[in-house]
Amino acid sequence: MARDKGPAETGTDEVNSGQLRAFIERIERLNEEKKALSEDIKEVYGEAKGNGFDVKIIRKIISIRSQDPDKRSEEETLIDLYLAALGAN
Amino acid sequence: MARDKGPAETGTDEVNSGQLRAFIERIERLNEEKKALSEDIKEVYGEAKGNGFDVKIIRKIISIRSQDPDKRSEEETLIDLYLAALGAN
Amino acid sequence: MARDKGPAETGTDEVNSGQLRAFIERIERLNEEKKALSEDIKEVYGEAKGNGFDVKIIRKIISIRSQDPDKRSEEETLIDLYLAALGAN
Amino acid sequence: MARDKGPAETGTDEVNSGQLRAFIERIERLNEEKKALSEDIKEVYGEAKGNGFDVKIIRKIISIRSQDPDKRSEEETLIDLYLAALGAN
DNA sequence: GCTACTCGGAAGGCGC
DNA sequence: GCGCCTTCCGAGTAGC
Repeated sequence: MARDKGPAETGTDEVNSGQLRAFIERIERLNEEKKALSEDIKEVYGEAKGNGFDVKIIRKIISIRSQDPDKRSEEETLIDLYLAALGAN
Repeated sequence: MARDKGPAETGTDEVNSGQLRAFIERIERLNEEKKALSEDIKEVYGEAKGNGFDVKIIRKIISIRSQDPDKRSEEETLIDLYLAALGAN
Repeated sequence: MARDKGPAETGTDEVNSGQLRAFIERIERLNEEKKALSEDIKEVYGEAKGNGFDVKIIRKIISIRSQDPDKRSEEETLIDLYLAALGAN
Repeated sequence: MARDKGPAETGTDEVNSGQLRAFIERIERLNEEKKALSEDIKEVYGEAKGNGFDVKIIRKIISIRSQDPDKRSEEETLIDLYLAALGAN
């Protein structure tokens, strides 16, 4: 073997095809699972909507709950500051 | 009850708290699972990198593999489109 | 002319190619102008950033200013209502 | 001045109101121009429709025309990619 | 740290 | 008129 750049080289192939294939398939499988979850989430929103809830508002609630309270209040402060700057001259 | 916006209204509360809470928690749970999958994917990339593979290239390959079917069908669509545009009016 | 489905038919071509081409080119031209404006906007944000402003906050300010005040307060009300429902049991 | 966050601070105001206002108004102006262009485009489609063309098909054609260059270069990229993946490690 | 890319959400247009 | 689908915009993430 003239040169060895690490474990990817087996001495047989330039790239270890089997290993590459395995990595790619694992990732693609995980991606599919993610996609499936996205669809599940969509369904839940649809169900909530069917029960009379406002989907957009639920999204905002979830967004708020996921945010760090400190960061959030910092942002609010800045927004108020900017709005004040716009309103005060 | 003065107004009825549908099943979300129980006659007791303005909004059905328990139901709302349930929907939100289901969604948040699914979101966490998605996040976990994203981390798994990241780990697989890290592992591939540790085995000497080029992460950027793997990303690109996966991206293209996932797009290819669309590309194909788009071309089909284009052909049909022109045929329709020419023949159908 | 055996059949006439409207002005698009000239009696020469099934579709009026010249006209079709003209419409398409007009639209594509307008799209390019839109794209150019998007780039201009991006530049302005960059300039604001270079002058020490928080781009994300400016975006929010613009968003707020563009919204109908009534709709906005309605949304706020609903958010508060939902949050209360979550907090009150 | 207790702290200096850069050019946005003048020593007089927490934020440079005039500058902020200027940036925001520039952006809002550009947004309006974009919106106007969107309306123009909509009008052109309406006109095409009035001349017997199928709007949906025109949209599709424009979409595909705009994607084609990307597709081509993506395919080139793919080839290079595989070559790189195979040859360069 | 900044830039570029990808993903998710929001809005608008189209069909039923 | 409502729901579906597509397109556009903004946010977050990863790479240079």
